[in-house]
Amino acid sequence: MIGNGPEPEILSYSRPKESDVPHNLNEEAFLRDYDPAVYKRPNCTVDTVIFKVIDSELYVLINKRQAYPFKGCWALVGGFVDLEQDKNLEDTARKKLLEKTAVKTPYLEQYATVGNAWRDPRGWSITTVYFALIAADELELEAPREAWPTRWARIEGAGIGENLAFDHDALLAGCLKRLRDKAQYTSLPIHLLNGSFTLGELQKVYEIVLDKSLEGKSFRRRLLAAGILETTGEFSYESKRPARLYRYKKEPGPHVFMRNLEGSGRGGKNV
Amino acid sequence: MIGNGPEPEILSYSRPKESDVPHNLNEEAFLRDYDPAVYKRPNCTVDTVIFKVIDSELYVLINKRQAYPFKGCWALVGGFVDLEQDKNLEDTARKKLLEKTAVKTPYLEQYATVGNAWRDPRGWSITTVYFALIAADELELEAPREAWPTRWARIEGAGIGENLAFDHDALLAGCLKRLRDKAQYTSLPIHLLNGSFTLGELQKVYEIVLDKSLEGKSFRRRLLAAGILETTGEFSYESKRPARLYRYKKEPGPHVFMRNLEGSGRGGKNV
DNA sequence: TTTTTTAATGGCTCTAAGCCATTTGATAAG
DNA sequence: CTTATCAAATGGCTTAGAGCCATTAAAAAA
Repeated sequence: MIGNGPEPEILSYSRPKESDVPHNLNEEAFLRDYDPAVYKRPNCTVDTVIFKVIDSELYVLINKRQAYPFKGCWALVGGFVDLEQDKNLEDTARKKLLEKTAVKTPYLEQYATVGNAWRDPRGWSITTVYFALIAADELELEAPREAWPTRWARIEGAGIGENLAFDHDALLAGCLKRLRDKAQYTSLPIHLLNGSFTLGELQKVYEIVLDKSLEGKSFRRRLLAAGILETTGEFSYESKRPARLYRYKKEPGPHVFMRNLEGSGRGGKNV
Repeated sequence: MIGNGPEPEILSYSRPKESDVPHNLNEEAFLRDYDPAVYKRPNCTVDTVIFKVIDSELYVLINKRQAYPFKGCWALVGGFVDLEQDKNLEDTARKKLLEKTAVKTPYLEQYATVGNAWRDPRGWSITTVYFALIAADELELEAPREAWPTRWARIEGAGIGENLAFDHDALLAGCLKRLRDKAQYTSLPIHLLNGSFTLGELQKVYEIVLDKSLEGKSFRRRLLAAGILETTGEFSYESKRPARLYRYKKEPGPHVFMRNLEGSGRGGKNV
């Protein structure tokens, strides 16, 4: 489903039989004469909120704008949709993400699209916002490929402690809320880990995202019952008692639990 | 939150102090000389899947295309974003919806945005898809305001029994899935009713959307415990025993229940 | 050997869903 | 007038899964 995990966009569509469509024979001629300049079109961009856990805290990747408008301001990772290079919107998101992080296979989900006349001083513009989860131990960018700076900004509350270019503060806040909402009832945060991990480590990641501590017994029961993990047979000896290591069984999308975590502000409330 | 109910888009953003932004003083000059024609831009449209319950079945509004491409084919309600008239994307959706249905205040939610090089034969195009819920007893369009036909198509399974223009089949299927998913854990389907209604009527609407029968006791308990309904004091005498009438307490967004309806194919599965 | 620390389990309560029989209040049929 | 019928509404159970908290387990540190 669109907007709920990485997956190919719709690749084909079908048309009714020609005989059912009046004047369809003229469509070819119409397209030959089609002038793309007749309507004014908005600027179209893609912005991605890239989340990562570093030292038990949640971070977002931002970079300094090197061009007008908002030159010199910090902004989300993103850019214009390139009609020549990009086949679809997700291509744009992945391209920019790869440029900044060298991560090829993040969890990538479409969050929403904001389009209006005032968000960009250049005029009517549309941005489709994605968010990505990348694993803590993912390879960092070896050397900065670009001259302008990129950095991880720590999440505090509903955002980072500073203003971003355009409406990016609000876009970030929205993605953060979506991530936290989904952590209440899906296995989404698992994508912030890679390879094998202990249940303790996974619980810690949930706690970092949700910014509250969870009850260990419930957490283990919930995740083991979901059947989305498998033991590697190995153990982690990082802490006192050795802990069993698990890996994520690759699934087409996040697991959805039957119940929300309680006392969370989700149940009984409005979205 | 964007994409989860009708609400205003972000209205303002803030910038860092000018002193913190290098060369910011030149931004005005940059904007004065800005040439919007330097980048190629995609076509931008908004399509809306309008749902309504008629005679105990779920329907979508479609209309026949009067222009190329796909002239004469049935398609979702939608059209180009008009940079002069529309202040934002939701404006476009509401304008088109009002044109076709005369309904001013539907439940309107952004579903997703699809943008790629192949969905429109005219080339790279982006469509932002909304879905709307309108009440069964909502005023129908008095007289057809337009020459080309519009009709309600019955939902069967994952769509209607015929092909639509462009990728509209897939867009419809996606919205339908979203609606059904949300019916499992939110009060969303309540927007398919208006004014006062009995719990039996509300349950029927859920059953139509979910295409399965629900257990009466659980349904009543769930909805009454949610605290989103209030009694009108009136009774409905439509069936044998009089039934208490309720109205929906207007809330900022749909109520989210702590648990999903069971045996639904949602719990324990992937989105 | 004892203490400390984290992993993992046992066993309870509690909430809300499923299930199904029963009661209630009206109309329809005899 | 009495009885049958039917949907509305309730009672009272079982069940799944979350919260809570004490206990046991396995290792390192003291």
